[in-house]
Amino acid sequence: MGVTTKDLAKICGVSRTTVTRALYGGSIRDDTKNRILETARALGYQPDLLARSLVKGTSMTIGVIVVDLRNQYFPKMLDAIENTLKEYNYLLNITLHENSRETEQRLLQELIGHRVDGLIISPANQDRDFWEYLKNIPVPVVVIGNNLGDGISTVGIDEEQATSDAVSFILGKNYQNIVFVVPPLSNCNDPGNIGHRQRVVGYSKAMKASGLPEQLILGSDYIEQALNYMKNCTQRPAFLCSGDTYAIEVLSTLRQAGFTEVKDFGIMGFDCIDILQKWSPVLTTVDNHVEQIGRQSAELLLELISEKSSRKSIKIPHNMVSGETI
Amino acid sequence: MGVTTKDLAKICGVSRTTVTRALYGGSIRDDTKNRILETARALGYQPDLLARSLVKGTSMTIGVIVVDLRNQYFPKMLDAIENTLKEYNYLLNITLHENSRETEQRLLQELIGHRVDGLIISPANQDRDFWEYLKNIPVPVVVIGNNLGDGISTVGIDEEQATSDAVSFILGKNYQNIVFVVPPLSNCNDPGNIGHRQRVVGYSKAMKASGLPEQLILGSDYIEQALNYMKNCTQRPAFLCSGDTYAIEVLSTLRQAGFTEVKDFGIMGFDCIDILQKWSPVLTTVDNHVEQIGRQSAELLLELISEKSSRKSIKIPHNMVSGETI
DNA sequence: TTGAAAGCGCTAACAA
DNA sequence: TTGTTAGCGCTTTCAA
Repeated sequence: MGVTTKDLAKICGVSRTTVTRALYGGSIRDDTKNRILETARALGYQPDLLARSLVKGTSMTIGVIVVDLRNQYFPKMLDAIENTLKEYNYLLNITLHENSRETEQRLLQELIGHRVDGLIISPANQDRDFWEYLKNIPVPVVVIGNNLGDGISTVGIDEEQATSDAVSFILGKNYQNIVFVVPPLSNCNDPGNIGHRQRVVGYSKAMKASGLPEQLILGSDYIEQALNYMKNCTQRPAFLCSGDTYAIEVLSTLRQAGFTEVKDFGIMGFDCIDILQKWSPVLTTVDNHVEQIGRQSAELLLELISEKSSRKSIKIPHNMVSGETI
Repeated sequence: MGVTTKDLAKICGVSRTTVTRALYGGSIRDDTKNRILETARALGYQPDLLARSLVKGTSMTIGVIVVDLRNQYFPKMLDAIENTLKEYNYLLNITLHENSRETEQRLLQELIGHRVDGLIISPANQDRDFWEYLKNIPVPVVVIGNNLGDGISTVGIDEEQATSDAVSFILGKNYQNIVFVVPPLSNCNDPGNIGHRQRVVGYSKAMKASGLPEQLILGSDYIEQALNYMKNCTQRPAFLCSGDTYAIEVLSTLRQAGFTEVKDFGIMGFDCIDILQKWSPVLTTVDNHVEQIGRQSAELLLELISEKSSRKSIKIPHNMVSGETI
């Protein structure tokens, strides 16, 4: 393909070792160094990073596995990850499991095979076996989330607590009828990922604590379900949605059906998607600081790689964003 | 690190070649094959893809360089690219130049150094030198865009035509006063990327053709500029914004200032961001079919890599999306 | 200051 | 059917 150190060595009449020294330091006479650098530049020498990785045992590449990039959530996170890692000259291998456990496994294998120096995962898998598998992976791993068991480094908000807080927030706004809307992620009928499950738990606890009946809307037909609920309920409901995009869809549908937010119903989302904060009505939502999750998971991973710290879990703060829909 | 073919060879008492044959085919006795596969599985053998790449001369990795992931635009595109490439077992190295020419150059070098098999770029650089540089890169490149000169493969909508069409569309809705809003991408004062420049040209041509005066709003203070314009103009204006997110901000600001869309002004965006099509008012916009751009650029790149086709440019169709804001 | 040699883990050509 | 050898491009001892 391109020019190699071997070529440079031959042309300059020196050994490959000398070429290396010219390029990356080591004791060498100035004129030989200059001569080599000169021809290197002239011939457009580019080091083969694969070869270097092979011998150094580090690829300067981080693998990332998330579900997809359709929502604003992961792109924002990845943006932060990329920008953090770039400072340390790491490259990012981004892959999408699309909620398929098999795909996730395959991608994991492939990334490991490519000798990534570390992994950041928002997993599709969530059974015991998988956690065990993750723990035994030969490279450091950071999982996006929290409370996933010992031995796994995580970064994320406390989903359970955040949801409880959201319920309290809504209660504080004089709603007695709180419905939690948790559609399946992606286009599969799965209950969704771990974070969303934890949110259900948080919702459940908070409702029990306040003695109110729990109302869950699951399934991909959540929009119709919400509309039906709205039509038939006797008391002004608040729909807490496990994602801003869902909240938008529900809100828009209810409006079209002639209902008005705040007056007839309340609605709240999760994620704090930028663009919705500039739209009216401003969506009330939970800000889970996704860029911070991105940045910190990247930083934690780097620490794990350089063994500056060992496995740990970082909890990112969350906060309620008062909009105009509750 | 992990187990290697060498280890397997020693353990099974065969040569490394035999191990390879067991793993990937070649004439081999069934029982030796099984024995090898068995121990390979037992020991969790994972091929070192870097080593393989080194000898095969192909890394099964595609490099992508885009500005950032903050908008919905590139994430959607990347989602499509990833899903296309995944079918062919390619991995994706995604990097962000953030509108810095230097960063872009650095990333380009680095990706090439990592021996990516191909590149997809939405460039920050746009001068002659850069195109020449791109042409001489040792791997196939697909650039997102159109009409960038000979010898460069491109995939994208005809930005100029799309903008002209948008102007016509607006004229058809009885606006005589069309302002084009083109904020700088990212947080730099740059005029923006090539596509946006081409849009300006398209706007210009269409306005000239209809004998109307051109009104451009540039700069990062476009929101205030738009508001000022609104306050001082005598004829109902239509703001054509070179991106849905900008349109949203302008719209929301104008509303807050007491103006009403359609009645007092019209507004139209670019990109057709999903979530905005579900919100009310539905934003009138130009759909540039970004998933299609993603998929086709990935496919074209694969063709270039396998030399099934040579350099070419693919034009993706665009279309106007009638919303409620014009 | 310079060079020779070995090796990272893999594949491929050629022998046996 | 199996093994030997060489080499991808680089780094890293160790010796000169």
